[in-house]
Amino acid sequence: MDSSFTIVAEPNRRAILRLLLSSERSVGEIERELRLSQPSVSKHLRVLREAGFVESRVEAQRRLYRLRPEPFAELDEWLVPFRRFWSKHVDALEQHLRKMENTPHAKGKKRHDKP
Amino acid sequence: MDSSFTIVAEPNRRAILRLLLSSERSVGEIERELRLSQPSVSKHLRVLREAGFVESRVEAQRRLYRLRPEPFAELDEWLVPFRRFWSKHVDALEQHLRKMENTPHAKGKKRHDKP
DNA sequence: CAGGCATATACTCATCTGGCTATATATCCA
DNA sequence: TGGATATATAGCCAGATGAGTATATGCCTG
Repeated sequence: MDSSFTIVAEPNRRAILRLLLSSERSVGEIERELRLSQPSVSKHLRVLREAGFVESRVEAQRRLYRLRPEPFAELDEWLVPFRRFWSKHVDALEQHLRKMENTPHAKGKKRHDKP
Repeated sequence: MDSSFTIVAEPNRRAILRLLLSSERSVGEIERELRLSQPSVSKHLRVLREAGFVESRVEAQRRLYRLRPEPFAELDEWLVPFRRFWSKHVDALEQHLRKMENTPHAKGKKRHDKP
């Protein structure tokens, strides 16, 4: 079983996921919107389904695919410790900008809720 | 140039990144902690460096590698729209759990620790 | 300068993966 | 029922990639 990162490493799969973000779609719709061959779309969808990123329901001859949340949460969890790390840098940058704002003459400060 | 997702798709690279989270390290330290061959570590570090995940400084004959924040932020940004999506589900789950907690027959468990 | 660490690179090999073509399966409709 | 539509799967191939071995490069110390 592959990591969720392996799954989203593929650009076309990420494109499919972005599409499904707005609404569920059939294979043919994805095929046309992304200009991929039908077998290619089906194969990617299989990978995405087996990894839990999508699920499908049957409507006549079509299969409508939609997102599932779990794997995204897993990706996010991996990022958590790193987020602590890079947010320090973001804060430092913000503080720097704020300081520059304040140097000539004081300006309004707005607080960003960060730990 | 590869997507940041491609870079972190590799398990050993993720392991290296996790190591660097606590402190900068030399190639040799990574080699020993992860039990990888030295060329393998160097190669992964090259990929990580070229993708902006790490940078190095020279200390005598060693090179100390440390994290850089930008690519992580990029990964995070990609997740943003999906986060909106899955948090709905998390909310639904939490609400469901809360309801079960309040049910008379249910035992009021609040722990989610691993055994 | 020699010799030794520490790290980078070159090269080879095996594996994996995505795309393509062809075909199978399934459902609808006339 | 048969043909059309929609999707899945199989098989093949080319390119990418990670591991391993061997070697090159760089720096430090005696």
